[in-house]
Amino acid sequence: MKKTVLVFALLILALLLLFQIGKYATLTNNLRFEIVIAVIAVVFFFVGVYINKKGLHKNINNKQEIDHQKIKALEITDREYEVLERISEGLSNKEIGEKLFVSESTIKTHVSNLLSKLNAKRRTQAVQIAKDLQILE
Amino acid sequence: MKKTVLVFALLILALLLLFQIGKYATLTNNLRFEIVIAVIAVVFFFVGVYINKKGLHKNINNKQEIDHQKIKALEITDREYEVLERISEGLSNKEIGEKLFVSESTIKTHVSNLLSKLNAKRRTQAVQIAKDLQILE
DNA sequence: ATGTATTTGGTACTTTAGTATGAGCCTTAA
DNA sequence: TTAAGGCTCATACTAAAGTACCAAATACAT
Repeated sequence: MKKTVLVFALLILALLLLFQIGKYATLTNNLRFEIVIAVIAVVFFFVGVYINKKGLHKNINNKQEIDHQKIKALEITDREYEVLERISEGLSNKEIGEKLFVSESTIKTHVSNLLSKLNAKRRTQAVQIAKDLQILE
Repeated sequence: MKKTVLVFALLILALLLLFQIGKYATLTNNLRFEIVIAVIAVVFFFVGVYINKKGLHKNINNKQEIDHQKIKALEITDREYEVLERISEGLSNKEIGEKLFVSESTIKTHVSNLLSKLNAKRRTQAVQIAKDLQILE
């Protein structure tokens, strides 16, 4: 919010400055009228592009960022989260074990703990819940 | 592409028109210089906003729209797709059967066919592949 | 140094998931 | 009216997934 105010204050100052420069330049015939108009147009065109992009990016980022605090709040450990990511990639317990260099039994333990922490009955449901909670993309 | 060319052509025409109007108005003292500048600025500000929004919307939509043609290309039937959606919601075969008012056996058949059509070994992998192919959100 | 949490792993078991095969019913196009 | 595709369902089986319980090694803080 403070940023927005600052940006608009600077814009108004820039506008006034361009007014005076343009007026003086044309009156003294140092600059052609068309060029002043063109500069104004280009500048404000890019100002519009810039402001619009900023506003949209906030919405996009909010939908993609993962909530690390919520992971901690659910008491999901680092290792369990790693397993969760692999599950969402469609790997089996055995495959996850191979990727993380541990036994399938270990993965089963992690999965079982994950399911109870996420209140899920199945790994597919765990992925769905995790995405709803913005824990996974 | 044709649209883009048309828009830019109109923009150039508008720019030239504004040039002449502004020049004539100021020379004949019918309009103050500041007002011309302000109009130009406002117009091009919104032009920038508009063009930027159009461009971004295409990218956003491409990431969210599901590719119905690809579904047909993979020979996935309507019923199979319904089952796929339920799988991605985290339901079991039994629960899917209850929701669609058919037996668990039927769902198993659909799932088995789905997996082979998607080249997946597990339902979790099927969901992942489907999302990559923009078949699921 | 003792307690706590994490990670690891095993056994034994139950429950889902998934495959293979066959078959009946319905709709639609040739 | 056949043929084909889609939906349904069953049986019998194998393969994963998931639960419950136990136990040991590590790390880290008080």
